Amino acid sequence: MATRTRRSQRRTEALSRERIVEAAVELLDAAGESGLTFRALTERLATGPGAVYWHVANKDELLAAATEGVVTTALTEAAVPPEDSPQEGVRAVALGLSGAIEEHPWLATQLALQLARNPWGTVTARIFESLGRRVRALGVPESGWFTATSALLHYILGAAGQNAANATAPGTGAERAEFLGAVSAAWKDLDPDDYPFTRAVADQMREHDDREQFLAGIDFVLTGITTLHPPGAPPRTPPAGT
Amino acid sequence: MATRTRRSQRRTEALSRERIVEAAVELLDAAGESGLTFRALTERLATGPGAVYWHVANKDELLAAATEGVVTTALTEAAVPPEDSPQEGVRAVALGLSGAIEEHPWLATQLALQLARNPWGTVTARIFESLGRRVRALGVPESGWFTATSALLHYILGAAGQNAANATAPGTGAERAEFLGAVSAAWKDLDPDDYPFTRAVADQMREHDDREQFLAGIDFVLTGITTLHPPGAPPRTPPAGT
DNA sequence: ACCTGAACACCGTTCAAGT
DNA sequence: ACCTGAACACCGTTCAAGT
Repeated sequence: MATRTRRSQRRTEALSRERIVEAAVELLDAAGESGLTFRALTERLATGPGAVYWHVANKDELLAAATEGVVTTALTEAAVPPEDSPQEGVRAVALGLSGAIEEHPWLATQLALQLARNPWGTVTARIFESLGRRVRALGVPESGWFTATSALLHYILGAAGQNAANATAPGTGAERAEFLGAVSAAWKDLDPDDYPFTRAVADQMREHDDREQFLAGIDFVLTGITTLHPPGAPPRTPPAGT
Repeated sequence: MATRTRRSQRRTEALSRERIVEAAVELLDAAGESGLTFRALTERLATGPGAVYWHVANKDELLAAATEGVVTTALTEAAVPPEDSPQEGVRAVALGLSGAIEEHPWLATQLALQLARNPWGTVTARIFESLGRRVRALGVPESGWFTATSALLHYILGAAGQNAANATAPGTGAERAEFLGAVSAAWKDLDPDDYPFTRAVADQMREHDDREQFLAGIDFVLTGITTLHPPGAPPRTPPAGT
């Protein structure tokens, strides 16, 4: 669609880092991680590999740039709606990222890779900042800012990573129900001695709603934060062990 | 070390799926993800690629098997020490996984990939079961089991993913301090308009302890769970928005 | 049933050469 | 300064052939 148009004016606009990253995102969206190769990329840009390497150090840097671009867009859009509370702001950030992963299924894997490879890089910093402002607005005392924001970040990235697979198989509600039914059935077939708990919640898994589940987890973390770091007070001791 | 011994008896013990997975883990431990190639693997096993493909479908399956093996070991070991409380049990599971990632730095990335690719596969089920038993012991009413356990799972995997990089650069305390100092300095250099919060917590990030931070997050989730799902009661409404 | 190993298609990256 | 494109080293995977 837009491809045809863009291709016809190919050599009129000069190659640039942004053009390259843009094309990389398009390839990733269209065919997943395996769709992004230097051959596909150079064909789409009507150039040679050397030209790409002039603007980008290597494939890892290209993937990092694509990830950051998509995340930045998602966070900017998430910031638009007026928030009634810091809690809603946190949920908006989380759902914004979730939505971005739904649009770009490759994003979940890349976020995880970036996180593991470069734990405090620019991608992380962007999300961290968005969450941190809401944590501050929550009235958490300054001493708890870093800890509380990190916990939210970790939960959101972990949950988003798992829910990514839903995007890969977008499917109608029926397909989704079929998938959940299959997993639920598989759980019920697990060894009763090894997996008593998992078997017991097989029905709950079949009936669960990803978005509801995602938000419930955020509420656990938010509740924990406001309980253990009440506004204006020093942090309390964690829940007693024994 | 053990390699020499094993190599000399190479053709006496027959090739098997377990031997292959074991060798894969050794290669991953020794040289990271890029160290596991079919060429390195077949050389170590003194065989050809066809032999490996007879036991294993492809590289993805091999990586999944390596991941599951290491996770299973970690969870089995984590279950050994007697627990004074369900809370301590959850912490033991989390620290067990953390420890496994420290020993096998490639594990964090692979866990993230497995999670995104096959969200309810056997690896996830193993961790889910370990956490779920403690959630049940916590007295959470049955209706909240799935939600509460999932939230713990997501937090732990997200946090473990980020802390993986520390293992890659194991380093002494001095190297670690240098790294944190560099990140902290980079945060202070961020644009004051775009990153006010991140700049404000740059010092906290430099002084933070990964393990403490990790456990603090678990306490947030546990506190949220026991607050919103008090024993014997139906779930309460989430924290008010406005 | 299990293993061998040459061959294949494809990948990221380099670099001498052009403009 | 920016781009070209042939060439390189390496990868996962296949498959006809052996035992």
